[in-house]
Amino acid sequence: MSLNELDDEVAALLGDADQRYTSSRRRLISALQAGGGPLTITQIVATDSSLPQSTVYRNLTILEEAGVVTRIVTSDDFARYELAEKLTGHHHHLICTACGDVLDFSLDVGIEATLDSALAIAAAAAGFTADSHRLDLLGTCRNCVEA
Amino acid sequence: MSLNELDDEVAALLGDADQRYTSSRRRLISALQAGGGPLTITQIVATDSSLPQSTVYRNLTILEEAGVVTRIVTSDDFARYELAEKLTGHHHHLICTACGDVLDFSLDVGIEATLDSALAIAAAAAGFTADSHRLDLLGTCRNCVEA
DNA sequence: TCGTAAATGATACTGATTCTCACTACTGTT
DNA sequence: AACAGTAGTGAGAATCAGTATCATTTACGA
Ligand SMILES: [Mn+2]
Ligand SMILES: [Mn+2]
Ligand SMILES: [Zn+2]
Ligand SMILES: [Zn+2]
Repeated sequence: MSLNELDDEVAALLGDADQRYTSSRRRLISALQAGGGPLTITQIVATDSSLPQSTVYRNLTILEEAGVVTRIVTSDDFARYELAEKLTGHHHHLICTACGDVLDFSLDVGIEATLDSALAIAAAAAGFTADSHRLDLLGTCRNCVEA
Repeated sequence: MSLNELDDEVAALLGDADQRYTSSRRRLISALQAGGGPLTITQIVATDSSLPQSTVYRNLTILEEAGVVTRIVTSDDFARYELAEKLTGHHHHLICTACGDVLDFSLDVGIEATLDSALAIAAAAAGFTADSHRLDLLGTCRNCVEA
């Protein structure tokens, strides 16, 4: 998705949620796009210091409700945000248990299909209505292995 | 794993970590065993009100370091704990986004094997050293669908 | 039994996140 | 262009799950 297409899609999603696409929100989207992976609030503010922390928190919540971003919870104390899969495509995360960093990766569509049908069976057996799956790999990133 | 075997295994793991298997810790293990799925601190204290909150927090941290329990992070504000996979076997979680409850489920070993090899390839491509994977299904539990 | 170290639990503290509210910016109307 | 009404902003206060403290109690080994 190009920058302009992304912008249009975000504008449409915010419109559907009766929210404006303000300049703070544009800067947030821009920071997330540039980050290339889930970012903490601290990382976002470091990327664009014109964004006050309270505005970042508030707008990320609004963007999440509008389906524009996704909140990622790992095991450290900081939430992370990334552009929603609707905008970037379905993918998964490599979570470094040493430094907390999160990297994206994707699986072959065949594997995803196999997985989805196995999950559908498991969900049905438990009377659970599944919306999505979340698959993370926990371990140590390249930087932390070298260090 | 029977209750006695569980007890022996927990004792061994705590011993390896130079920790005692005290009565508070026995009560915690018992509550987690009875819970049958990941429990919040509130749920644990509700199950066994003789356990003070500070003791629960401290001992869950110690039990986690000893490899006896696992801390589960979902999307709500409460951490959950369950017996480690070493004791219960590898499995996954159905996470209800309405009420926050977490249920266990397992996948066919064939699917797990397929998944593991796909994940190994993805990890290698990113220079990531993987320890384990975490696969959750997000959706609505039976109770919340009916309600 | 005694000395030492570990565990306990009531309480105070920390810090990421959320809330508040006076102020500013936007949008549509006359 | 001025105005009214509404949405967004941002500095600071409040919240609260989780952690640290420390005086007291308990357990282990000599
Ligand atoms: Mn997937
Ligand atoms: Mn489980
Ligand atoms: Zn790392
Ligand atoms: Zn539920």
